[in-house]
Amino acid sequence: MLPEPTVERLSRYRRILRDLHGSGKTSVFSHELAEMAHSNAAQVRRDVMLIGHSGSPAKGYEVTALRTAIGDVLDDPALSRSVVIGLGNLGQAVVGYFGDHHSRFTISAAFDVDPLKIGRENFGVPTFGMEKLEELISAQNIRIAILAIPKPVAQEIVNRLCAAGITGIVNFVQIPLRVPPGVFVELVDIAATWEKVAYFSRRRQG
Amino acid sequence: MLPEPTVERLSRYRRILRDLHGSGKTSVFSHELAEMAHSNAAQVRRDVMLIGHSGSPAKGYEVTALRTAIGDVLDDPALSRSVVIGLGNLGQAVVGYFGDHHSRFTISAAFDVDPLKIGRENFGVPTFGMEKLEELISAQNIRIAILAIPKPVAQEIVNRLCAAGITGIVNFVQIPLRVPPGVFVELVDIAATWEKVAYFSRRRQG
DNA sequence: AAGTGTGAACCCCTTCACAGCA
DNA sequence: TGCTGTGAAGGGGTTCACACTT
Repeated sequence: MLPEPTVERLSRYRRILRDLHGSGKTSVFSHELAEMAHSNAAQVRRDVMLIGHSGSPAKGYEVTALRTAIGDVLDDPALSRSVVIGLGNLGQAVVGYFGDHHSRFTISAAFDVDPLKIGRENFGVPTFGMEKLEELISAQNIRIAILAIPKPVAQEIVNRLCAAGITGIVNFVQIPLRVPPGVFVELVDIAATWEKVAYFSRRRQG
Repeated sequence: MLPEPTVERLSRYRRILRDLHGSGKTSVFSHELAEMAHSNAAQVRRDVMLIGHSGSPAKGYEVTALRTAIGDVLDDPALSRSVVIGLGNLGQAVVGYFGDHHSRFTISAAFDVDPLKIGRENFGVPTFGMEKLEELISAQNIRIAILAIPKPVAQEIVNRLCAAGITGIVNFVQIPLRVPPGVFVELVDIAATWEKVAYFSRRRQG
């Protein structure tokens, strides 16, 4: 199992490799990739090593081959679909984001309590009422959920998600969620990020 | 200077302390706070120690006092205002988010190129055209920017922001930004987060 | 008996540094 | 000469463990 930071960097490398491929570059050196990813050459080589790929001193890494190698490690078709819970500003932003970019990821459905939203499509994503949650998740074998709902109802919904077979949650709700073992939760905390930026930008000033 | 993870956790602790205060609890033990923050008691005690605060074996930490202590470390009035660049889905979500919650943070203004958006208010935040960027930032002494614009124009805007005096950027754009030394950038990468959740939720399955 | 404060140990990720290779 | 692959060193955050306190 790869370290978390490595998985994050691999994701970034891949995006850069995609752009490089688009611009016709066929190979990259570790120090080039490092510069573009705000990392360093040794780190890039180590990360590549960890996924069992290798390059050559003459050419560095082949863009296409490295992309494939990263994909082999990160991608799993069974985990490429997800549901978005909550179509407030944030939920809509996420749907819009992954609706626009036609990426590797698909949002199969969105859920909300607002009758005005239910039954409609947002960026091509159908919206259902909360009562359809379990049905759709199990029918489409969804394993990833993106949570963008108000605090008070979050834990209850999480319980239902986990019971329905969700194994990974991207959590935009600023509260500690209780999940059964085996479910991976990643918190995206914009307020905390803001505070961090404020703290360190102040310090940098000296 | 505190470690990054500590700053993030302090931010979370504080939010929990606010809720505790609201529910009338006047003191907490490290293990209680730890459980609520998905951390552990030793970590909480270490974090508290790092900000020079202390509790007592009998009562643990006083809720109000700890909140104040965290505030003393994290808060800086000069950094409580920010601008949002780009009012697409994500930018609107951020504005809506910090418009709704009347938090410690204020969004002084938003900027966009869309004439339909300029001159209006979103959640009480006035929107300007890009040409007003420098003027408003220096007039209000803004130091934090939240970047939610399309990739192709990101670097150019970042250059202008830094020149105008911005020292911290919350970056929702999935590209490596080049900034002068002294400017702190935190990348919020939803696609990478998704990939991380997918990777580790798969692994957890065993 | 139970919790805090904290030196020290631990662990894991990062970085160094250099042999090997084109 | 310049880059990769990687053992080894390094560094920094986390956890342990226990003296101290109430």
